[in-house]
Amino acid sequence: MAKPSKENTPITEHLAYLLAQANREINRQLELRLSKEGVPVEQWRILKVLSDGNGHSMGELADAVLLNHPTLTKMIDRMVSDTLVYRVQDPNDRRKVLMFISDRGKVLCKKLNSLAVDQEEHILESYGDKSTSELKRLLESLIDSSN
Amino acid sequence: MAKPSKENTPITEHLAYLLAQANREINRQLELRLSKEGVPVEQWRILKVLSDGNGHSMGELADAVLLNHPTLTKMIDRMVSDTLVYRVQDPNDRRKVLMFISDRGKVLCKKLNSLAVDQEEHILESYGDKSTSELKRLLESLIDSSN
DNA sequence: TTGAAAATATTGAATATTCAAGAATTGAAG
DNA sequence: CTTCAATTCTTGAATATTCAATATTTTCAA
Repeated sequence: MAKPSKENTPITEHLAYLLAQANREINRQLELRLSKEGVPVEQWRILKVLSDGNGHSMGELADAVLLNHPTLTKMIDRMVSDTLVYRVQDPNDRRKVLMFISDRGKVLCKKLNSLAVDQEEHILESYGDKSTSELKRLLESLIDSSN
Repeated sequence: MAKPSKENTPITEHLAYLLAQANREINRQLELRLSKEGVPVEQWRILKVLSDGNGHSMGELADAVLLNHPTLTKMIDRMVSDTLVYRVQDPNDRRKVLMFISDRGKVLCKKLNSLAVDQEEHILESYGDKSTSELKRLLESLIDSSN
């Protein structure tokens, strides 16, 4: 009798794969909506984090928007060119740069938020209220347990 | 009284964000393990899919391993150089290329599988058996409902 | 049968990301 | 104080990904 080994389980049953697949699909849908405003998902995240009006350092921001440090720097360069955000050197620690959202950024962020909400509603409809909140809960707890 | 609008919900409560965050974290952990063999996660996926011994067309494979078509082509080029896989033209439809895993690929795949299983066990320990299977179930159903 | 449209895979140029190194500032130990 | 390590951000080169175009083969309608 063969040892019942986990090594042969199909890839579609691995948690890492299911997460990647679900993320890819949901992200693709969101991307599609946001493309109406010509903005990549990551820029929406940045605007949303900055829309509390406070200054956020690059390091803080990189964590929050799930981007590597150098990637964020270059994306921020573009957003500064588009006058969506601006840099201010942190007076308390001059190694740091504080990012702020501009008025133009705020206007854009509002539009993007409503596109993103559209998507969430669409998911709620096809996937169900209960499943959605349960899934969110489980994801949060997975993230917590991974730190 | 202000309209209770969803537009202001913090990004950390969006399903798309939670999925991205969880995926990033779990993927990072898996990447770390697989790096012991110097293999990116996508190559493990490819080997795993091919390890049924059957030929898989590039299109089929691209879907299965969550890669765009041109990206897959170039990754397969590398894996062919490393003699992990090989191409055969499909005799029944000469537009297609069938991919097969080599013996060397099989040996590597076994090692990678065990590294991946390590990770799943580690998740099971810290996150719990019940949560894990419930999360998998919900992810599968989300993916289903998105098609 | 022929010719146009669809399907499949690859290529090359443009773009984006990453890795490793660098510059500037702060912290802290001696 | 001064110097050396740590922190923060950016840069440049190397690498990887993507988009649009191409080549090949098949399908199917006329």
